[in-house]
Amino acid sequence: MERYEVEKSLGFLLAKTHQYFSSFFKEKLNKYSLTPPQFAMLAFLWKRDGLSQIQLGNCMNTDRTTISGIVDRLEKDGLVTRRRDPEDRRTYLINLTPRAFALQDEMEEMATQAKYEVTAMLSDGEKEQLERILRKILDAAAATRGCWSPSK
Amino acid sequence: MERYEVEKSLGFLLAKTHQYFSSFFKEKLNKYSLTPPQFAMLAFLWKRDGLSQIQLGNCMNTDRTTISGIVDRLEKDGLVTRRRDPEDRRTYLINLTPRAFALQDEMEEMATQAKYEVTAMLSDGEKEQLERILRKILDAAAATRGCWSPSK
DNA sequence: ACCATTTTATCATAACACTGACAATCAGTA
DNA sequence: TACTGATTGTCAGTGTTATGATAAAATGGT
Repeated sequence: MERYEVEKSLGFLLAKTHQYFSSFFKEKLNKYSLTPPQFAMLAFLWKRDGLSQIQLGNCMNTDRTTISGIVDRLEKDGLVTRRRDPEDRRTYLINLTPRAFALQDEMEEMATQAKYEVTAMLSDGEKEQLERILRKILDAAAATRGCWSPSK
Repeated sequence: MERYEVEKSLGFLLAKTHQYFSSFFKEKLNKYSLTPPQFAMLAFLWKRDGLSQIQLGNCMNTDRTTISGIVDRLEKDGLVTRRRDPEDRRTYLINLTPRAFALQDEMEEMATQAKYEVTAMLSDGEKEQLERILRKILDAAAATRGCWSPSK
């Protein structure tokens, strides 16, 4: 039986690869004064504007309280607005501002570029494999644990 | 040209897979009142006891200030001790307590088990591919950016 | 021996992610 | 109608991660 080696364990590799990608992407986002999660929220809103915080949480697999904070910061930066849903006074609908819409093309291009740079050492097959396998883990997680996301 | 889709982007997949693995592992660690990074630090010390905080930071690819906090909490829990290096009075040497040594076998077994559960839907080949590709990204990062870790 | 630089660690601040608790609202039922 | 229960959002607190600033100790050159 082999001895346990943290630095080869999947959990550690995932944490560190995420950390690396994230810090790399963060540098690219510096000129916009945005963070990766803030970018992700914008990206989901580019696809569909006017989501509620709960819906954003479902898209992003992120806790309500975390979403709340990200919306706060984007709102402060003038990229989104909170507006009461006339049909349900509990919920806020999150809308992009014109400034946020204007950033879409440039930032999506930048995100695509970042991925190519980080995965430059991989073959096309490896890139495809990696994304397929990660997707497979997440899909299985969603299937076995319902919405596996935190706080259910 | 295809439209950009965040939920299929590598950065998002890495973030969410890490988040899922981490929350899964965290549940298993609950009975020990430990977090995944705290476990990782113990795991590195099981391999080599008496590292300095800087050395731990290099092993774990983690910022000095972050290491400081993790050591604080492990120290409070009575799992490690800080001891001044007689050869260099600036540095602390971090040593495991008997209680921490006693946990090794049980926790390494638990960590191995957690990985099998999270990757149950993958073939052996896919598991091996995944780890190999992640390792490849990290090794290239270390090579091109020196020690890519934060704060250099 | 002195001075500048580097190294090690800490503090303050910020973002993100969670839990648990709470208030307000909605929806279904007695 | 009133009561119960679920949903939506916030707040307080904890932990992990980073930056930037500071202090203490070591190192290297003159």
